[in-house]
Amino acid sequence: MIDKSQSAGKPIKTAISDEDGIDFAIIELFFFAYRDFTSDPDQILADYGFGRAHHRVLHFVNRRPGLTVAELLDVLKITKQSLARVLKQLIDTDHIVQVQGPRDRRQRELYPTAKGRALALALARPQSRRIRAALEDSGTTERVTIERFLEAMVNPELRAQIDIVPAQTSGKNHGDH
Amino acid sequence: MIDKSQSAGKPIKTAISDEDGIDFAIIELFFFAYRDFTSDPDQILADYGFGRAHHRVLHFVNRRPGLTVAELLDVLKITKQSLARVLKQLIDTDHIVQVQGPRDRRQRELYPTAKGRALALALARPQSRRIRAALEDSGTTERVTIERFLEAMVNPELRAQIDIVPAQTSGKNHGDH
DNA sequence: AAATTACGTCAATAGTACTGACATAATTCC
DNA sequence: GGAATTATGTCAGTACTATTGACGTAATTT
Repeated sequence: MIDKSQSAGKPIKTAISDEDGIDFAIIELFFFAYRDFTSDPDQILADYGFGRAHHRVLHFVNRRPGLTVAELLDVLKITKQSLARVLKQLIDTDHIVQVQGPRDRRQRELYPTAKGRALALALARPQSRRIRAALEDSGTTERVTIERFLEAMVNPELRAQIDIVPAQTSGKNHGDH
Repeated sequence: MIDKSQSAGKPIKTAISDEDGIDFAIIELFFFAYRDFTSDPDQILADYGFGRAHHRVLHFVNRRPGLTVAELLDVLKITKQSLARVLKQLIDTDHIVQVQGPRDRRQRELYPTAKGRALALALARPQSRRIRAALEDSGTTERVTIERFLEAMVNPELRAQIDIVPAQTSGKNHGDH
């Protein structure tokens, strides 16, 4: 079964390192961190028969109530067809409602219901707890450092999406805090 | 189509905020950051007909050459069946080779070939570039702050996985393996 | 010799995503 | 007013990653 007979290349026994100045340390940390970060809500979602896609939709509808389907697609960077099933389920289970657009009646504004709001909070709670613990554990008083780093990781053209968010977050919108 | 006729809850029009002290700012940044972070290698992988799963396997085999299938499953936290197809493809395309375990001949040690090493580097390069740019853009001289934060985001029981990594990264491991 | 372990494989299924095509209603353009 | 465009919904077909459960084989341990 272990073929390797003829054409196979020889095994390289040395670990990949910082050749070419590649930052494997943070690459790997990012992977582990995101994996565990998403595992928190995944457990709750399983009880509802929902997946990560439902979470993302629910999150953004709660963050930006009244956004349209097109805007949601743009934020999530997925296709209409991918959103369709997930959104339908959230509407059928009364987590999200559609309201006809006031100016443009073709548009459907998406709003959370009380039920949808509650679920969004329940999902975010363990994640927020993890973040708070991480900020404490890592002894970081400068939360801004992390925020700025993460924001800088996002494609520049897409950073606008982040700023369209309510308030007092990235320190870019001049609201109170 | 916009039903809302009877039982549907009423739309909530206010954005979710920092109710309950929930840290939506970082939650959202983490989502966007990871999304764009993975989009870099995704483009390259598409040329090979590979997906993210292939990337992860390739990454860890390069990081810890000689790890066994069981160890790999443990790091990735997926099932044997999920790994099977992906690993088979990487072996068939001569990116990874299996070597019979020296002590225990049931084990298959996994090693990258020159081809597999090259691909791993090619995939990591844009990610590392993005990280470097983010560190610069965010004006963070203290790279350690970010590293500590990300590590603290990982489940404590699972932090061991990170430390088993080659060297000079987290400064926690004593000697090679 | 029996039990356990490491690995591989098969079958069946699910969740999330994709592309492309088409339909409908509403708005905008000429 | 009629034509083009836009916003949304839906259908068909496909792909990738993942799941659980079962079974087989070879090697090691008890």
